[in-house]
Amino acid sequence: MSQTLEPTIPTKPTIDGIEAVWAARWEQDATYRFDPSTPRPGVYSIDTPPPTVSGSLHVGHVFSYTHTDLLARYKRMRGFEVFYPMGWDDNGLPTERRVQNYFGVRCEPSLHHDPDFAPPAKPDPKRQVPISRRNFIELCEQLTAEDEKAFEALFRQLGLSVDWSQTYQTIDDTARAASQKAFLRNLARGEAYQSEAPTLWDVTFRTAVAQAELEDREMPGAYHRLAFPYSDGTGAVHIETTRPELLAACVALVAHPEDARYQQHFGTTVTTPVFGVEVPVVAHHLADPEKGSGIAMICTFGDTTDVTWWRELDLATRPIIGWDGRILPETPAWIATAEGRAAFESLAGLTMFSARKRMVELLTEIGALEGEPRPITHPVKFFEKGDRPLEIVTTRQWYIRNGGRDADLRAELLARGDELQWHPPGMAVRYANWVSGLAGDWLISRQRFFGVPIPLWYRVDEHGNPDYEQVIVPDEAALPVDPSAEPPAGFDESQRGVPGGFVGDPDVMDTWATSSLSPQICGGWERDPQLWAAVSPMDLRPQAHEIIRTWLFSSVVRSHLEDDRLPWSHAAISGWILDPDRKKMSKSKGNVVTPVDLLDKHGSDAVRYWAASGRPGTDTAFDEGQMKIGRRLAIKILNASRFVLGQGVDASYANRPEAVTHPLDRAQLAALTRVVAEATAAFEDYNYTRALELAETHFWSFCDDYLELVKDRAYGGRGDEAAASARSALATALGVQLRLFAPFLPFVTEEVWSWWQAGSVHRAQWPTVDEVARIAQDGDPALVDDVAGVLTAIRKAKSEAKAAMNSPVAVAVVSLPEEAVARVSRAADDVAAAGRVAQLDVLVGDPAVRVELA
RNA sequence: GGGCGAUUGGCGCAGGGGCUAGCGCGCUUCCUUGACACGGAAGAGGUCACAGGUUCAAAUCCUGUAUCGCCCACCA
Repeated sequence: MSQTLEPTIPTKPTIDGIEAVWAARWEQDATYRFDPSTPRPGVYSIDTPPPTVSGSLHVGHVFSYTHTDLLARYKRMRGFEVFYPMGWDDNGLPTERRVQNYFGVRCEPSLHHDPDFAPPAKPDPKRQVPISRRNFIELCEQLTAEDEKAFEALFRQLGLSVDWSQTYQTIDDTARAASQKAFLRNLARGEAYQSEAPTLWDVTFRTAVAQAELEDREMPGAYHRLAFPYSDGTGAVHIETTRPELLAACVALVAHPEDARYQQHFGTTVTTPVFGVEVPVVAHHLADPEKGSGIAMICTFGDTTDVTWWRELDLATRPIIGWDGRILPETPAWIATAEGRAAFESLAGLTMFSARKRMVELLTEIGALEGEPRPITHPVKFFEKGDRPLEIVTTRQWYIRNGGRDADLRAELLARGDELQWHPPGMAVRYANWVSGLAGDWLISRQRFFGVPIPLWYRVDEHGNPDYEQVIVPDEAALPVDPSAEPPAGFDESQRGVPGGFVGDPDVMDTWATSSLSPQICGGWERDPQLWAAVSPMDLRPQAHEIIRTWLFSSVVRSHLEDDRLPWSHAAISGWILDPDRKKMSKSKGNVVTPVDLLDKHGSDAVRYWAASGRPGTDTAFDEGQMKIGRRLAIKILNASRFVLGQGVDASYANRPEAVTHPLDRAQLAALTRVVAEATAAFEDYNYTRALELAETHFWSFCDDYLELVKDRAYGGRGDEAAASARSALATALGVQLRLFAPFLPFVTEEVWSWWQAGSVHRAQWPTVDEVARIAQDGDPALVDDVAGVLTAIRKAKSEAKAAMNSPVAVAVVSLPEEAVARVSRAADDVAAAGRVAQLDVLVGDPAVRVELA
């Protein structure tokens, strides 16, 4: 309880600039510091999404991070010790790209660390300086540190109740060690494995790409109709292809087993035009009789269907695409004819684009191309961060089992999805759809530099070739390791790459391989047993819906494999911000508004108010109008509080049921009791939008009607007891309402709280029904509605007479149903005072009001 | 091609069988009243996308259609 009896109210209160004041104060008082000694049941733990540190935060971040903060603040006020960390996702391609451009360097993993390295004074993008991985990572950390400072400042200004002593970076030693340790555990249990297989490949980044990183884009293409002569010389079969440049990689033609047109061809062979290679005609149910001519050319590999056919039909392997996305330089052995070999030589080294043009020329010369190519638009697979179509090349890669090839594991992971509590519930189907549609295991190796290295070495045989079967594993205590810079235990650097020695795995892990461990990384897994015991499994994963298939799913996979449980019990999925044209806001569309400007212009509480209007999972229009309303609400809270506390009300008036004797005061608190019950239920259902709406609606009627009604009485116009009742009710109602608003408007509520209460409102107890009902006693909420109705009628009469609201009324005759008359009569003194009515008659009858102005 | 969701006054949203369908913005008119003009009061404004059906009763449930958005899908 407060010791303060005399509230300290600024003469001219304002919400401008209070963000900096309270952000500093909260930091100084460690208001949001997590106490790891709390037993698990008293903890509410949040697996905060680490924002990507490349560039700047946008309005969408403000939106979704506010949602999490609303829940964090609510839970904290409910008495939970809230674990609310912040991570920075600074590991990955976007950072790597920025560092290359910013400093004019490129990573060359074979180089050794240069402790005295300084980046070029003037970066030359054409001549990037090669540097070691460690030097490269140091530059990444240097560049991201600046962004992280700016991000933190913005989040503090926004009022996120993050414990800023709990931060992590996805590239820091803790994250790298956790990521490598989890991988080694997967390896030891047989969940991680390497495989030489056709892999989706980005030719720009020259790295493998996982299924989860794909996106389809509609691209122009053209059907080319090609004649394949029968091997017995009796005619030709025609296929249509959008990729004639892959003709040299053709291994078969395929049609549907029930397609009548091709029945007589199954089991025979045809000869590829130009190259003269004999290929079989085969049957497979995936061949679509409706597409093209109904018979397709299978190449190794033009698309993922080719991979399926190649695997299931046990076809030859004839790769012609290199890692650079160009036709291989060597003419392959399977092309035997002189014409064919000459043709291939004219294609060698060309990009896919040039090779297609050349191939069309070659086909035209021998008359194998029928008619003009027929333009179409079709979906083509891209790496989501890439700008050239993916190719498929055969490479050795590391995978983690995720149910993509294993029905049992898939069923277990689907069950985890059912076990998780989704907000909103409908989001569960996106998870189920994704898991059900997995086409293979999770490919985690990437041929990049800035990332967590795969923590393995391989023995080198007597011929100097790496033996990938002989894996050398580091000791867990040695993590994190960089196999391209450090030798494994028992070897020294001179044995690198020499016969009988070792080589380091040159690859890094997919960023999701690290991000999927965010609960482990921030929760102290294998690093801080007390913390891990206090926070895991976590309560809440807040995140966006488009990364259910990546971040959410991969996190479930890791936790399921490592601990046989969900990483958290709830997932709160936020929607997107849409611009006023209902399009997703994005940088490329040039419609992103800078969040700092918004916070400066409207105030953080106002921007949070807008964010709170976006219910979980619902896309929300960017609307500065909502921020203006939020600002108005914050100012109203400031002014109404100033008024209440200026009536001789102080904290000692609160919590005194014996003083609250007037029926209107009890009725008002009874109405507030209902608001508390409903707002609490809404928050428990993760519906913070509803909780705010309830508090707000009640607050406006509190201001417009109740404050007007009790003004005169609170001033002492009708004696001390009547005044004490009003003051006690006002103190109680204000204290409750400030706490109802605290999660949404943390700055203005804290400001007002500080005028008359000790401690932070954000560590105060969330209002309870019992607490308010005890003061409201036998209050009847209907009385408030009736009285407000009468007051409105009197105001309407004045408004229609174009009179001021304070103009006196000689006589007001109100007729109401019997029960309402009974209620209104009990508060007739307040009605008469608020309406400036000299004589107020309340009668039983049909609802009507007659007002005679004085 | 499969799935999910949306469609309610000019705008943004709430309501998920039964009160005159709510709220905010905007709009109109009025009021400088001793918390607030960054204010207050009172109003106008909707046959709840369309078509069928179930029901005593449909904005609400069912079926279909249209439009929009998102997720997924084997690029011939």
